[in-house]
Amino acid sequence: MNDKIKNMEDFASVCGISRPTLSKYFNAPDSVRKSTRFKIEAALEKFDYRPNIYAINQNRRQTKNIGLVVPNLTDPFFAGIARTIEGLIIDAGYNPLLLSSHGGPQQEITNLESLRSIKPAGVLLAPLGRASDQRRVNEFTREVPTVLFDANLDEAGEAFFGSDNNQSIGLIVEYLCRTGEAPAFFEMKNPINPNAFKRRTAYLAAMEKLGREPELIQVDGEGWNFEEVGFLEGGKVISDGRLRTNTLLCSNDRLAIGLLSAAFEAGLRVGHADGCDLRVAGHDDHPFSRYTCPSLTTVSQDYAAIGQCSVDTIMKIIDSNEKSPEREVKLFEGRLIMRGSA
Amino acid sequence: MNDKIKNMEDFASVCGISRPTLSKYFNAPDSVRKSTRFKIEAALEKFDYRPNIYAINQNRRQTKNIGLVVPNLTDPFFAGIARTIEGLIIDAGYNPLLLSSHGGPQQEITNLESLRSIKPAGVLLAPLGRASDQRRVNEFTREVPTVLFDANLDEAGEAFFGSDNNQSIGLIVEYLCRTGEAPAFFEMKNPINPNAFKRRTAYLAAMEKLGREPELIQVDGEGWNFEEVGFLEGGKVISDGRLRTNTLLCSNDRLAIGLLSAAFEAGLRVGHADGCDLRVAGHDDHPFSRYTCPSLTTVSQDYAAIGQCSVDTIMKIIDSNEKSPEREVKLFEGRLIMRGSA
DNA sequence: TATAAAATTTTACACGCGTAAATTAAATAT
DNA sequence: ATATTTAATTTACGCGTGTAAAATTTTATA
Repeated sequence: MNDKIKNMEDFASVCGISRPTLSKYFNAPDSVRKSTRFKIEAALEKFDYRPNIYAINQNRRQTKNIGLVVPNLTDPFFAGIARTIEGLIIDAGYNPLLLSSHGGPQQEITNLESLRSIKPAGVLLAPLGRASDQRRVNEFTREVPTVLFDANLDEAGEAFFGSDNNQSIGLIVEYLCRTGEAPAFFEMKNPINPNAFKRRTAYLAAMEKLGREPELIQVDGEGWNFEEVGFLEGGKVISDGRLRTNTLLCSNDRLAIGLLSAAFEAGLRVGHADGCDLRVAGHDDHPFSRYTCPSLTTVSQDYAAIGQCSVDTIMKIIDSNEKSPEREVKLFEGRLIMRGSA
Repeated sequence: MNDKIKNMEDFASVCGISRPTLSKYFNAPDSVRKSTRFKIEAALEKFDYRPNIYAINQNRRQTKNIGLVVPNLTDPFFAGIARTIEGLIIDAGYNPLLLSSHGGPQQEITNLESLRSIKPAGVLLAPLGRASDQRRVNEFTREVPTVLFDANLDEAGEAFFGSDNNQSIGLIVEYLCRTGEAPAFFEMKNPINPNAFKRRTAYLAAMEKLGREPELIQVDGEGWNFEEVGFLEGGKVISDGRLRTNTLLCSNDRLAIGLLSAAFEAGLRVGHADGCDLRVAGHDDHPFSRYTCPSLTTVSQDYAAIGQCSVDTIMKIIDSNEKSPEREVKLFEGRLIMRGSA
């Protein structure tokens, strides 16, 4: 009673059963006879024994770990997604391991390497995109069952789930055109994320469909400091008088947040009300977009669905224990979020 | 050459040395003779062998894992801190495990339980504060070497490092009084975080010292949705005409961000320029405070120092392998960040 | 060069668990 | 009540590493 329980052997003896039976119990409580389960659970009340997770993982054919890699945890958008997906992984009976690539391809590979040594059952990866070391990411996905989300990479992983940028950009371009001047598209010249390219293309297509003249405002700027780029370059665009329309659609909300700040400093009134100088819209429904001045009109991504689908798929792959014959791709529709800025 | 290396045994034989020597090498490359190190590193080029981390951790007296628990990763402020500290942990040769409590005391305990089964060498914990299950947190810190940061809990852990709210609030109160009307203090009635209490007290003390009449504006609101509270309750305060001064000092930047949004919607001009209706200041130098409209005057916390000190201390405890005789507490000074809002 | 001391390597054992195969017990059918 | 089937348990072995103690090699000293 007062002697320390050091391992499953010890605990089995105070339970009055054999160690392997105990092992079965911990892996599936219902796989042992009810009477022995009661014995075990009674003993668990008295002694605080927990199986050694390292010994478990060393001997299991598969760990219960699922890697979750996002490009940048400092971005509350990804932090929110990560939290959602973490919950889904736990609900599925697995153990999520969250890693952020901090916007760097080297860190992204480091994360995958670090995951490899943890021997995860599967990985959910939101890659950096253009900046990713595609060769090494591909190499990884051939060794570990991986589902991509948010940003697609050519042929990497078993599946990809993301947003239908064509639909979502179409939605907001149509809205902007219907309610005022046609929008110019504000973006970085060399965007890091493949979604940015798709949104540009989607913008051009949507404008053409509506018979409007498209206008791309492509600014300099590197990396993931979108607010800073939006602020600095947006400020230049405004002060240089380069605007030929009073409506700007930004490639993402973070650019829009910076742009709004620049517009404010320039003394411009942003919004759709009478007397406003500029309309600004974004994309993503970033957590802060509700609190910008004015609040930001944008398109929300259906991340509940994207997360659920990603988790379901990796679980299916893990359970079936086989690579799916073909790479599944599914895009989810966005929803227009109308606020004050446009 | 083409036969698979399955374990350290196999790899030792292709190296031409014994397995335990190899084990020494992986734990400290310089602890083996130079000639054998070359043999090993030559073999590492040809074969891609990596020691099994689970077997390692099962047999080591101590793992190289350091737990890092923050109250809420969705808050970019904590996401930034976490990233900084992660880097420091890696530099120290350890493996950081980042967990977020998502603002919930239950999740906080779950995180600690989950860390316990990973047998970390030490833990860096930024607790929720008032909401924390103090008894269980204390229980944990008695079993695992723990250093608290950001928010203090009574007697929990080996040390605490945070900001000197007295100094930082004193700094900004003095600035606000010197440059305009004396500030009222905008905060939540029942703040979740102990820093909020300290800031309130610091505000009262600073005002008294300057011979000004303090005014607390304490609003309703629960949880971690500070922007929402600042927006909704700040909006009420403004529309109800409850303001007796044109200067508001918010307990933290996130409240200020919400308040700025409410002020904007109410048509108030915020700033220190002529013709402005309201001055607003915050505390923390939140990553977004630079891009609010107007940009937010605030106080930055010295998180480089707090992080470094926390990591250094947990390393010292781990190395000395003994609980320090007395609980160390160190507070770092904040720096005034002057921007447009006040 | 011989010898002592120090550094390195090897031997031998331990760690705490999963799991296939063999055994035993319980449930069902006759 | 007995035979048969099924479920639960136990036996026996393996997983891939760390580490103390013993053996060996290298380096330093005389």
